[in-house]
Parts: sequence; C-alpha cells; structure tokens
Amino acid sequence: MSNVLNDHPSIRPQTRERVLRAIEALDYHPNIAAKALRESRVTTICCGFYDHSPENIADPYRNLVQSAFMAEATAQGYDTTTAFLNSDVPRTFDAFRASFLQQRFAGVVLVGTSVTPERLDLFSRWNMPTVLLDHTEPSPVLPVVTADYRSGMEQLVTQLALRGHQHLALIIPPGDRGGSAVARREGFLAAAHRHGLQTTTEPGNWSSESGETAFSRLWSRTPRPDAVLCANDRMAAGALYAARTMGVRVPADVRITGFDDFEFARYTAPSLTTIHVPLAEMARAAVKLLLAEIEYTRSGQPRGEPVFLKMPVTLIERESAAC
Amino acid sequence: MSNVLNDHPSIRPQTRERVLRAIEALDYHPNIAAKALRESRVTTICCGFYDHSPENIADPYRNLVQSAFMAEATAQGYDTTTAFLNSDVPRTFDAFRASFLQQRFAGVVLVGTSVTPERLDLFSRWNMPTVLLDHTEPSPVLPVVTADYRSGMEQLVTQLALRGHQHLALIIPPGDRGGSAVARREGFLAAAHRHGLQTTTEPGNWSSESGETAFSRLWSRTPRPDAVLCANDRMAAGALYAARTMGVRVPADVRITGFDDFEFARYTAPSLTTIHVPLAEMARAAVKLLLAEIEYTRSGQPRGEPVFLKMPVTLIERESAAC
DNA sequence: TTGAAAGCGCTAACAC
DNA sequence: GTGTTAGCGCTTTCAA
Repeated sequence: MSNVLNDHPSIRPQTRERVLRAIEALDYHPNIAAKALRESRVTTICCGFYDHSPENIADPYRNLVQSAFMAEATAQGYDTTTAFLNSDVPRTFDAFRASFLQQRFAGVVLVGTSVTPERLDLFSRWNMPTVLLDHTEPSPVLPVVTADYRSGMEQLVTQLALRGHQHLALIIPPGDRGGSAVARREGFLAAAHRHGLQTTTEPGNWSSESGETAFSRLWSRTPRPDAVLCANDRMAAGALYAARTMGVRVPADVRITGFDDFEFARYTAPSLTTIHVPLAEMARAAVKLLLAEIEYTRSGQPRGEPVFLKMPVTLIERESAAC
Repeated sequence: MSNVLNDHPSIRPQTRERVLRAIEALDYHPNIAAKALRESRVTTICCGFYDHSPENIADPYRNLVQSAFMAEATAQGYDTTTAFLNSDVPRTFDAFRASFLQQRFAGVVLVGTSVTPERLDLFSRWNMPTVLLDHTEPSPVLPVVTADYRSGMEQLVTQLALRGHQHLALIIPPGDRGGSAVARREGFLAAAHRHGLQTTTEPGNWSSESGETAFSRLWSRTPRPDAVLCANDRMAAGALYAARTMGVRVPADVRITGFDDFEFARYTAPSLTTIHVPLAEMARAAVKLLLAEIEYTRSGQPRGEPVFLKMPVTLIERESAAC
C-alpha cells in the first residue's frame, strides 16, 4: 500500500486523494505489531510504580500521576502500560526486564522510588531507558524528576516553630524504603535543628492505618510531642482519627500536619494543613524526559549529565495546624 | 529456532536441554511484536474507564479496580493497558476503536459505566470483545459484572427508617449519567417508598466538592431532610464537611451515609456509615469474562445469553448514622 | 511519480 | 525427531 508514502515527498495530489478514499472505504487500519516489527521500535511506555505494596494500592496520588502520564504520552503519540514493582520480590524485576527485552515497552518512568544504588546501577546496565520520578537526589546515570520535599518539610517546621512548638514528632517510613521519605525526613530534621526543637520520629508505612497506630504510640509515651507531622496526608488522616478517639483536641492539644494535599485533606475534621505537590506537572515532565532518553538510546548518541528536575511545593494552611 | 517447538509433542529431552541452554546463554527473548504478527493475536487487554472527567481522575476506587484487573490479567498471561473514555467527546471513542482495529489490545473491560443503549449497540457491532463493569442491568449483547447497589441503598434506607427518619435526601448524579447511579437511585426510592418516607434528590458529580455544595443547597431549603444519603463516599465526605462548617451536628441533627467504603470512610469525623463494595473481586471476574469473550470471538463460536454477575454488598455501620 | 519486492522475528507446516 | 521454509503486514529501497 503506497498509502504510507503519504509522507513521501513526491506524490501527485490526485493519487494521494485516491488512496485516501480507498483507505476510508475499506476502513483500513494499519497493524501496529507489523509496524513495530518492521521499524523495530515500540511506541508503548511504561508507568512503573516502585515499592508496590498492598497498603498502597489505593493511594490516590497514583491516579494523578498515572492520568497525567497517560495524557502526556498520548499527546506524544505513545501508548502506555502500567507495572507494579516490588523491591521485596526480585522476581518482579526479572519479569519486568524480560518484558522490556521482549519489546513490550520502550522505556519506563519509575514512580515513588527510593531505588537503592545497586538496583539503580542494574537499571542503567539494562539499557532500558528509565526516568526516576520522586527519587530523592540526582543520579549520575538516570534523569530524575522530584519536588522540593525538603523545603516542604522546612516550611511546616518553621510555621510550627513560629507558633511556639518545642517538640515535633514525624511519622514517616523508616530507612531508605519509601520513596521521597529521605528528603522529607532530612528537611524535618534540619529545620527542627535550626530552630532548636526537640524531635521524635515514629515509623509508618504511608497508609492511614499506620498513621493511626503511630499516633497512638506517640501519645502513650512521655514526653509527648506538641505537634505531629506526617509524611503524607493518608497517615495524617489516621493520626487525626486516633487523636479524636483518644480525646486529644486538634489543634488545641496537638497540631497535626500532612503532606501531598490530596483531595480529602480539605475534608478531614479539622481540615488538614499540608504541602501541595504538583504531581501532574511532574509526571508530564517525566514523560518528556523519558522520550528524550528513548531517543538517545536509539540514536546511540551520548547525552551529558542526566537532568535533575526539582519542582517547588506550596504550604496549604488549614485548621489542623492553625493558630 | 526449534526452541518454541518445546510445545511440540515429539522432541528428545537432550535436544530440548541443549536448546534451552543456548537460550539461556544468548539471553534470548522472543520479540512479542513478531509473535503477535505471526499469530495475528495480541495479548494486551484494556481497562477502560468510562465517563472520565477531571473531577474523577483521583477517585480512589479506580486504583482498586485497576490493580485487581492487572493482577488477574498478568496471572492469565496478558498485558494490560488503560484508557480513559469520555462520553461527552465522541472523538475519544473513534480513537479507541481505531486503537482496537490497529490491534493495540484484544478486548476491553469498560468500567464505571452507564453506557447508553445506542453506544452499547455500537460497541457490540464493533466486534470488540467487551465486558461491562458496573453497568446497572443485564445487556442482551455484553457480559456485565456489577454489585447489588440497589440492595445496598435499601439496607441504608431501612436502617434509617428503623431509626425514625421521615425525610431522606439523596445526593447523586442525575439522569443516566454516572454509572451505577441508576441502581443506587432506584434502590433508594423503592425502599423509601416502601417505608412511606418523604424523599428529595439533589445532584452531585461524585466529587467531594459536589457533595459539599449539594449539602449546602439541601440545608438552605425547607423542609430540611433528617438524613442525607450520598451515592458515594467522596460526596459524603464533602457533605460532612459542609455540615460541620454550617454548625450542623452529625448524627444528632442529621444522619449522613456514604457508599463504596473507601479507605477514608473510617477516617472522616464522624466516621462514615457506608456500603462496602467488593471491587477487586468484581474486577477479577470481569477479566475472566473478557478472556472468555476474546476466545468466543476468535473461535467464531456463538455464546449464549451473556453473563450477568451481581456481587453482594455489605452495610458498614459507623458513627455518621449511629443511634 | 508509482508499483514491486525484500525482510523485520516469529510460528506452524512440511520435508528430511 | 529435527532442520528448513513460507508468510503474517508493514516500511523502505529500488526499478520502472
């Protein structure tokens, strides 16, 4: 079918017209697999959620990321697929790599990641075009899109310091696990130290339920903190609930803050002071970077130092940490 | 490569072994596009969210559906892709059909749907294997998986009737738009009528914000309802918030209920009485039905009346409608 | 300016 | 029991 010669420079308008009509008449649609085979390139990119665990399946932030990812990919002429990766299950990664080697997708945006250096190394050795979304620091090998989580925490701590708080607790996933947790923790500790405040950290796993139990643990120990910061809004919702069931008044007895500014931050009682993160914008940027990575890999031309993109965040003041 | 003759009956174990070793040694991975082309069949199925709109992008129920959809599809050896369809934008459907015709996917589970009869007709005429998830009633042409939304609403109304309520309001998307809204509305009206209760319905669009404004409107009119049922938990969260800001006590002045039992139903203040819907189970069932549909279409054999699967729902009593 | 033909990597049918 | 080959539908190159 001379059809696709449409892009070919020399073709008579009337011939072009004739072919187009035939295409219309036959309801012809090119077979994408044949095209992919011939061109040896796929037009599917993958949105890969890293550190997938049961308690995070329903995390609303994923929708925002995925929806923006898809919108941008579609706009750029790419199909999308989604993958859930679990760093506790190495087999997941083998299967994922096999998927790539089978040409199921051209590259991946790894979301919600705190990828260990070893695995990061692995990814880059695989020659799989990869962009990290939410990695905490610049990578020598892969482009990274993140938000200024550190600054977000600092803004919260500063607000609380201004209001006279002395002892801040932070509910946050421990260790290097849990994506942007590192930057959030560091921002918290640095700002608290700068203001000369006492600090406690209490583990959570991002779920509301973990926020609930973490708050209970904090409150049953002495000395009690006079403000509790949560590394995300879901845990903050759990903490608010725990406070309420224990008869602790917020913000009178303790101020509580969240992080992310999800839909329900406005609807908790009291409503939640939090940090707004521009997730959609970040996802779109990640797609653009990924397409550039794919192009670099295809053309074999080296690209310099990978991009490190850090988006600004915004303090949203609501009732849970009001004056 | 005689490799794939692995499935061929007659082959000597030692030869098999030799080939397998070579595969390993060469890190060989079959090209999925070539396979798809040769077999003229794709192994990607689509999770298509119907009636996609900005205010529903972050709806947490989508994660549950998608994640279960993917898990089941993967278990059955299928890849997955996701699509957002908007019934207000017919072009979306043209693009979607083109996608199918280009063999980008083998079939689709249409979720969150109240597909109009005309469009339903269109889908079946397209010969695209399709399963409806959340359609309100049996279809003569397509398999349907739903939950007993009607019974869920009836259970809520009955509870409220037992507690002496006289005038129930329902916040729900109007008309045929909005997926399972029809069954939820009918269950509400039927049960209220059976108990001789006065009813009002007030429009919402599933978002928390719409629940908030709908509650305000209800409360500014006379007569005021003595209980407000919301067609989903998000709107209920908005209604609770509106009540709180207007100084209306829940459940003392008005009882409020939700529907779906999402993660935050437990964390609103007061916590939300609602109906639990087995979304993951429904999604898994839909995938199984879709694969059967694909098989029917491939083999050309007719299947009888399409399946209509209605899952039971459960009343979850919490504070917002407690005694 | 246009039609014809080779070949992408795989599977299934066929010859050995 | 094993190796060889045609051809899926497309793009690209080449001949007419």
